[in-house]
Amino acid sequence: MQTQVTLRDVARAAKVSVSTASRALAGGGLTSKSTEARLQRIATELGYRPNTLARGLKTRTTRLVGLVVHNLTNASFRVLAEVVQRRLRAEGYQALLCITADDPEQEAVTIETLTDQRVDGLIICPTGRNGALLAVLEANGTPVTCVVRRDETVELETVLAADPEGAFAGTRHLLELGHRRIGLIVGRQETTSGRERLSGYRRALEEAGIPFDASLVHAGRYEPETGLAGCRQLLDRDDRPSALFAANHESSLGVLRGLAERNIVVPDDISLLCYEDVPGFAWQRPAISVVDSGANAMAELAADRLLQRLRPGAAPPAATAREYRIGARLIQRQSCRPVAP
Amino acid sequence: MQTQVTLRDVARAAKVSVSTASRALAGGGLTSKSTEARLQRIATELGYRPNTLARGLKTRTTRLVGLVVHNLTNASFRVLAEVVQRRLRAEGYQALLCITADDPEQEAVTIETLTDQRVDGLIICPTGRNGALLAVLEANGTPVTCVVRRDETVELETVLAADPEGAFAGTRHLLELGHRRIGLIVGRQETTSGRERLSGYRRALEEAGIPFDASLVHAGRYEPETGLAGCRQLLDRDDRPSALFAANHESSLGVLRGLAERNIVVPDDISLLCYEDVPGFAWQRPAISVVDSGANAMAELAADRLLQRLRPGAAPPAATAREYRIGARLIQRQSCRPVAP
DNA sequence: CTGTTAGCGCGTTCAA
DNA sequence: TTGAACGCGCTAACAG
Repeated sequence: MQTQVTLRDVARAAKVSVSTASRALAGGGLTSKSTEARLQRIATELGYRPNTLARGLKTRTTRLVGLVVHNLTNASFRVLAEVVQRRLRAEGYQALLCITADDPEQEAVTIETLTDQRVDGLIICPTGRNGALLAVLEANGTPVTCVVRRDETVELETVLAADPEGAFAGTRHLLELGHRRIGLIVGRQETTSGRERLSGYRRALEEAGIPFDASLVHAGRYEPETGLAGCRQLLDRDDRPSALFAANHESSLGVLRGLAERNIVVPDDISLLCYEDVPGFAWQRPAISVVDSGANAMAELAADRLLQRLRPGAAPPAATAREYRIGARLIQRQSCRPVAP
Repeated sequence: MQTQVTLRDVARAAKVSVSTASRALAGGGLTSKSTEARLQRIATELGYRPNTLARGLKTRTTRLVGLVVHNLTNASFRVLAEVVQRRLRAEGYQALLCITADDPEQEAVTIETLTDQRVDGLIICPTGRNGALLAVLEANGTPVTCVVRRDETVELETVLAADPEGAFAGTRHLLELGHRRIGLIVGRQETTSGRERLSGYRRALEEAGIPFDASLVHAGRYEPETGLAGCRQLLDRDDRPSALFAANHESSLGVLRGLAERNIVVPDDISLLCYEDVPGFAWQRPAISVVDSGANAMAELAADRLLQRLRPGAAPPAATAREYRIGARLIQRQSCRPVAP
C-alpha cells in the first residue's frame, strides 16, 4: 500500500505553502507564471494526483453523473450507455451505471445511492413511480434529465423519441404500399412509447379512411415471446394481414421466428416493418425495413442538455423543464413491398 | 439548493456528541442499545444521509468499483456489465462504467481516472498494453481482476473463457457429424481468444487425423464484415467446406448474410456452428447451435473474486494472481447435421 | 459507554 | 503574489 503523494508533498518539495501550490496547480493566474510552471513540473515529477474526495468535500462536486437504465439488452439503452459515457468523459465526468430492471423499488434505492454519492447530475429512464425522489434531487440543485420515458408525475427535462410520428410514418408507409390490413405488435399500454405508437398507428389509419380494428393489435411486454404470440395470433386469422408492424422492438425476434415456423416468406407473402434499428436488421436477409427511433440522437441530446446545465451559471431548475423529441426516420430496406393488386 | 442534514445536526437533535452519533449509527455495538435506537430514529426522522465523500476521505474507501470493457455491443461485455453491476450493488458497491473501444490510450486515461476516483477495486477487460498501470493499482492495494482477456505483461487475477476447450469441443462435434472440411472464421491472432480458439480447432483436427489446411481459416477483426468476407471466401472455393465454424462471435451476422445471399440453406446445404450464445441464435430459424463461452459464469466469478478480495482481511496481492477458466458448453440446436454419406 | 480532540486532503477566506 | 488558518463531514484515537 504505497502512500499517495499529496498536495502538501508537492508544496514542501517546491518550498511554498500548500495554498500556493493549490493555486498554482489550479492555474487561474492567481500566482506568478514562474511558480505556476515550476509547481506544475514538480507535481508531475512527483506523480501528484489530486484527491477527488477531498476536493469534492470542499467544492461539493464530484464530476460523477448517474446513468440509470432498465437494462443493457435493449438497443436504445445500450446506445444510450455508450454515447452518454463517451460524452461525459470528454467533459471530465464519469458515469455511474445503474440498472433498475424497470422495477420501481430498485429505482428508488438506486436514486438514493446516487444521491449519497453526490452525483453532479442524473440521466435516467424512469419507471414513472419515483418522480418525487427525482424532484427532490432537482430541487436540491442536481440536474436530472429523463430519457426514453417520461415520468408523468413530475416536471423534468425529458428527451423522448417522436413515437407518435414514427408509428404514423411507418404505418403510412405500409398504407402507401397498398396494405389495408396491418397487424400491429406494440408495447404495453402502461408505457409512454406503447401508447404513443399505437396512437400513431391509429391516426395513420384514420387519415387513410380505414376503420381501426382492435383485433389486429397485439400489445405486450417487451420480450421476444410477445412477438411470437402476436405473430401466431395474427397469422391464424382467416383474414390474415398483408403486413406486420412490429413496433415493440424486443418482440422482433419472436415475430421473425413466428413467420419462419409457418414458412411465410418476407416480403413475398407478407411485409414486415420493425421499430428501432439495430445492425442485425441491416444484416438480415432480406434486410428489414425499420422506423429508426434515433437512439443515438436521443443519447446525444440528453448528454448535451445535462452537460449544459452542469456548466456554471445554469438556469434555475423550474425554467428548464422542457421536453424534447427526436424525430423518427423511416429506413426502407427489403422487407416491405406493395400489396398484390 | 436545500442544505443537507449532517451528522452534527443529528447529534445536536439527540443532545449527544458527534462521535457518539457516528458510533450509534455505525451500529457496531459501541453504544448502548437505547441510544443506538434513539439515534437511528432521529436520523431517519431528519432524513440524514451520510456524506460519502467525507467518509471516504477518512476511511480511504469509496465503495466504488471500476468496470472497464471495450464496448457494450459484444454480448459478453453486455452480460458482464449487467451481472457485475448487479452483484456489486448487492454488496453495497457501485460500478463506474468505462468503455475503452479496445484502445490502449483510452484505457490508460481510464485507469488514471479510476485511480483518481479512488475506486476500491477494478474489473477490466484489458487491451494488454497497460499492464504496468494495473500492476501499480494492485501494488497500491486496489484489487484488480481481469476478464475475457489476459494482460500478458503482468500477473493479475484473471477470469477467462476456456477457449481452447470450447473450440475443440465445437470442432469435434462437427467432426463427429462426419464433416472433414470445416471452415473456421476466427478472431484476430493478436488476441488471446483468437489464438486459443484456433488452437482448439487445430487440436481437434489433429486428433481426428485430419491435416490442417490454413486456407480454410479466415481470421479477422471482431465485426460482421469479417464474417461476410470469410464466408464468401470459403464458399467460393471449388472444394467448399461442408461446415462453417464462426468462432468470432461478431462475425456471425456477416456469415448468416453471406450464406443467405448465395441461397445456401442451413443445415441442408451446410452446417453452421457459432460461438457465444445470444438470444438471437435460439430465436433464429433454424436455431443456431453454439459453443456457449459462459459469459454469465465469467461475470459471476469475476465479481465473486473481486468481492472476495474486497472483504476485510484479504490475502496479499501477489499470492492471489490466479487464473480461472470458465468451461465452455456445446449447445446443440438445429444448424448442424451429419454430412451426407 | 460517552465526549474531546485530531486529522483525512483540499480550496478559500483573511492578512501580510 | 504569497502564507496562515479554517472548515468541508466524517471516523478514530484517546481520555474520562
